[in-house]
Amino acid sequence: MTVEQSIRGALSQLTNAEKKAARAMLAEYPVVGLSPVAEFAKAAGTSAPTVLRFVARIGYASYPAFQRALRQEIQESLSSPLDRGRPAPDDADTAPSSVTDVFDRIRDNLARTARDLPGAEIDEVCKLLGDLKVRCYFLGGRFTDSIAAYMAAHLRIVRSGVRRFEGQASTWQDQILDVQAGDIAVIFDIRRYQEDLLDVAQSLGRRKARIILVTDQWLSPIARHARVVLPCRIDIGRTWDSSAALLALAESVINRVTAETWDTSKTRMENLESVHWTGGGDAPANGPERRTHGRRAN
Amino acid sequence: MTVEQSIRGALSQLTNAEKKAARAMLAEYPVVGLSPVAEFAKAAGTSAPTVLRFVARIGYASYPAFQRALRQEIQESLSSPLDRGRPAPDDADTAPSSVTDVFDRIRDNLARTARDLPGAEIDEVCKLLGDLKVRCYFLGGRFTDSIAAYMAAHLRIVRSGVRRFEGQASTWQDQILDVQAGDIAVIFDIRRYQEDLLDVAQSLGRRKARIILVTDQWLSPIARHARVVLPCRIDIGRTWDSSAALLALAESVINRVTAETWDTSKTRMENLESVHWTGGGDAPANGPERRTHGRRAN
DNA sequence: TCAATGGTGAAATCTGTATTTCAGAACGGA
DNA sequence: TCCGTTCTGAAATACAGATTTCACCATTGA
Repeated sequence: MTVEQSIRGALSQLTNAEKKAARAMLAEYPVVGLSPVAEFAKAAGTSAPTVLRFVARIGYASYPAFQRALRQEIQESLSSPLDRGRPAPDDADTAPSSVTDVFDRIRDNLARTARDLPGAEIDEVCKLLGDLKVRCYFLGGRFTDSIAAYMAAHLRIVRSGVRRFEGQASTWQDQILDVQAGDIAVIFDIRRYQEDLLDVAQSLGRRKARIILVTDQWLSPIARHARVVLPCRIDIGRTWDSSAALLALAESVINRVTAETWDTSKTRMENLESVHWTGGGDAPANGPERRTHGRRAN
Repeated sequence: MTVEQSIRGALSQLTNAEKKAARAMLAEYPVVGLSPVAEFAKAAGTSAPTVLRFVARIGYASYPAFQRALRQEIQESLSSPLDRGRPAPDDADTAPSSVTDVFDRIRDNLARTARDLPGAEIDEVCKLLGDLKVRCYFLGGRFTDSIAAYMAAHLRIVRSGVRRFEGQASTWQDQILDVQAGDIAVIFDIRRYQEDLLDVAQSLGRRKARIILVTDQWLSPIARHARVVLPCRIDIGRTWDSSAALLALAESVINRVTAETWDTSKTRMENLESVHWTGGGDAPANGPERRTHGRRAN
């Protein structure tokens, strides 16, 4: 039951002055309702008490309660204007188009994520991760931990001091003991946010670690402990959310940090070459073109 | 100049706590701004004074003035039909070109990958993974193993018999002993192709396992042992390749398999619910909407 | 024409909110 | 590690808003 529906439903039993209020509300829906009572009354050409009686009549306990309902309604309907006008998440998605549709939605998420990413935050992240003197820890939730692992696997080659919180969540608290003030923690957390991750973040905060949070557009509760927050789009209208935007963000940062620390990372990568890539396969015949920097195996 | 623009414009010059306010505002635009200061502060994880300083910083004389601007904006956006499309991301404070450029290239990769993906192959993959009677093993290279882990983590919730080749490559050969004829192996391998992966694939082939290979456009040598080959675009013209297309493909398959096996996976997911998601965090207030299927933590 | 009933808004009240102040914390530079 | 600067939020304050009261007005029916 939307507020508008309650109004229309009650319209006939309202007194004259109350109808004025109702009409004003419907005319400039919903903005007048978000204004102070006095303003509402003025817009409706009536008095504040009448507006309050009107609000009570359509079923709200108080004017603030009425406004709260309106705000909630707005949030649902218009908050994310770009999200509107998309195809419903339909049921029968076994159609052959289902794969391309997911790809399209992911591409859309990437575009929005890139658009909304604050440049300064990215700069900060790259600066932090480019500081080779501090250690950086990587960690993620049930699914996003894979993204954390992916990012760590790359950065480990570029710089030293890259570590992961591994194993069961119960052992994380022990691993925190190694963390020193000023260390960096990169945490991935999207809905539904995991409580154990929040616990770790709090502990890290107490130890003065600087937290970089990669989360979704609704922000994990960890945000309040984070130095930098990077929100990504994850909704693709399916059972499972998409972490593609998180991965793309990670890859952007990886490449930028690599480029910015090229002087040191270059030699580091050359040294690791012989150690870790025991596999002999060379680049495919038509593989790398116009490549200036080094290149690693998958 | 919309309020949102003022916020993005000023974002970089805000103090830490003020940024929290800005983020909260952008996350749940514009509703938090219409709430009382205390509520706003709570949502942002900061204090009322900080919110007021934030509002002053982005150029409003008082909190009521700020709210008035928001209301006006809502009014305008609602009255103009549907053309709520926010203006171009404009120069100022959006991500620097290097990040947006990587995002653009990744989007391009996704588009090409989707275009070139043979539909029949995808159908085959979903059919294979939807067969609950056989076990499926997941495995990837140095970097792509994270993608394998990501896919396995999801499918493990949807169906039984999901396993991973874990630990050092040297122990993989032991783990192969468990594999039975007809089992499925999903292998991720992109350049530079790892020899140890090829070895495993050969062993798996000898044991009559059916291999699904996710690789790059130049095809890993594993392709000749694979029942299904899914090529993805990975080049983004940087030091490191992008696995985003692989992830997107994985997510497409995950969602489709989930939908196709919904009858059985539904109850399975419900049973696992209480077991694995000990964390108490619920979905965010405006998170899931019009979602019919279940939903899992990140 | 006159009560009786219900509707209405001006003014008083009172609740809750915005704003200011200030002490302590965090941070960055020497 | 220290010191000066900036940032931050708890508490105090000032203010604006919602709510209530009540006298007056309009309408209706006798």
